[in-house]
Amino acid sequence: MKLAIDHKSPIPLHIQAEQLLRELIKDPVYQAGKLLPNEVELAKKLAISRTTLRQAINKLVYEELLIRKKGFGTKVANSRISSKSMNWLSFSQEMKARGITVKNYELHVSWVFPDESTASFFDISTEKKIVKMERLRGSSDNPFVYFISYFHPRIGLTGEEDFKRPLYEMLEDEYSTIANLSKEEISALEANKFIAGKLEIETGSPVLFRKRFVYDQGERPMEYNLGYYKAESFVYTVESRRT
Amino acid sequence: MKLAIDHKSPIPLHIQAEQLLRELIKDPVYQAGKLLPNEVELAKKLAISRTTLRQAINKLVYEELLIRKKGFGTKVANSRISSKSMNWLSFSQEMKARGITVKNYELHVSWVFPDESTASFFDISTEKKIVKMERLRGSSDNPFVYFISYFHPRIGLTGEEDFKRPLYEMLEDEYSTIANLSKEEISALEANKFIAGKLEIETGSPVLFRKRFVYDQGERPMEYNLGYYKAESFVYTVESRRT
DNA sequence: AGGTTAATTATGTATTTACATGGTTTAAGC
DNA sequence: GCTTAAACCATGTAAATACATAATTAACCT
Repeated sequence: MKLAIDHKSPIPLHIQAEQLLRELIKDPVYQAGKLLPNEVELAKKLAISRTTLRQAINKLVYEELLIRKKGFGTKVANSRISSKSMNWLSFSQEMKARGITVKNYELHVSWVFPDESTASFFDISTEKKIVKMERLRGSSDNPFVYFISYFHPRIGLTGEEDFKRPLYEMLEDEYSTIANLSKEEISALEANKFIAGKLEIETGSPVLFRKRFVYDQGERPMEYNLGYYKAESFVYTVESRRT
Repeated sequence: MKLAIDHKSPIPLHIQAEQLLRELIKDPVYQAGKLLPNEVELAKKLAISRTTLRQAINKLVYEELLIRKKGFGTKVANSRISSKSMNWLSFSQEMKARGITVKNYELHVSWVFPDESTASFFDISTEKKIVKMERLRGSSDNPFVYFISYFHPRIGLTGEEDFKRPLYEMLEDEYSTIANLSKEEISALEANKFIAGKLEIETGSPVLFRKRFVYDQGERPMEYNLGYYKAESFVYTVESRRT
């Protein structure tokens, strides 16, 4: 494990420090409650200023991964939220875990101009085409979800990739792009004509709509995913624990 | 509204600045998308350093109340009602944090026989009555959620409690029952006639449905909560990180 | 011995300073 | 008139510094 900071890297020092801390605190001794090295010392060891180090620690404190106590020290927060694991399974793995065989009803890849919200998330112009993937998936007899994915041009997708492979595996293998953080928004919607057609339901019927903002190792946006789930066939579960 | 910072106050300047900003951004012109004064200028106006001001702004950016854009400026994010930390904040606290005043449209407490699924979760008989609470809540002009809560008899509720207080606070203070773990299931539903009537929408319109299984300190079931959210007015957000 | 005080430790607060970087706007050049 | 470059603007990054404060520990005095 690399426990040093690269001052020549274009990645900001506080981001590097943050990532380093995320690794560091996985160490059993810290998980067990041992205090982290104090800020002044740690900053010296990493060859960054205390200000910069604090910036990194602040993030983890905000996420409630670390707890600071004045005059005492900083340690890993004992119990943190779960929910997690399920979100990092790919769709096929997720379905497999539920005992459902996945069927791909449609798979379509194209180059399109991003709409406003997509361009804004990716922080790119709406004038430049990006790769869009559309997918209708479900169980053997029931197409219950329609996915639309947009990928950041930084990744370098050509549109000719093998999208039948598990997506994140492919992105990691072929493009060294690793999904690291995902922010999701779940809401209920009326199916429009297009979605209703795909999911074989009435226009206006409820669908569970999931927006997914996926970020890579460097916290940079990499994928924008929209999922329309047929109402009766999908339940989103979250488990959270008081900290 | 006080738009100045008291340097003699024992309250840290960055906290004062944060509070001040929270007020400031409620101003319609900022809600409408006007850029905030730039950091250097605003810091000067408040007579604090830019670093301190940034500390305050950072918090709001973290909460996604503000958006910063390099070389451009800082503005209010078009905030939807979301449920990021909803998990462990009460509804009213969460809404307050979003600057929305909570209105209780209906509040009804009764003793009822539990149905099959409730009894099964609580591991009790369907022959014994338990406390049921129904609540229609929302913003000042929009009732957007209907809650139904069942409470485990172990807690010892009489039904005469002050349910206008934040729920979990009341349970903790009066009954030493602390919510510790929550398992949630989110799905989309068609509003039935009853729910549609409460939420003032058409029967058959989509609602976001959230089941919540709440456990106490000893991992024992304590509350079973059903929430029906008006589709357009609620987004459930989940943030997860690869581990 | 026990309680009070002081020293130590590590985080908390705050400022000043400097330069980098990504957008936007303006001006120059052809 | 269009493209390109320069200037400008506001946020982003980083460091050095200084002192305040809460928690712990050690020293002290009765």
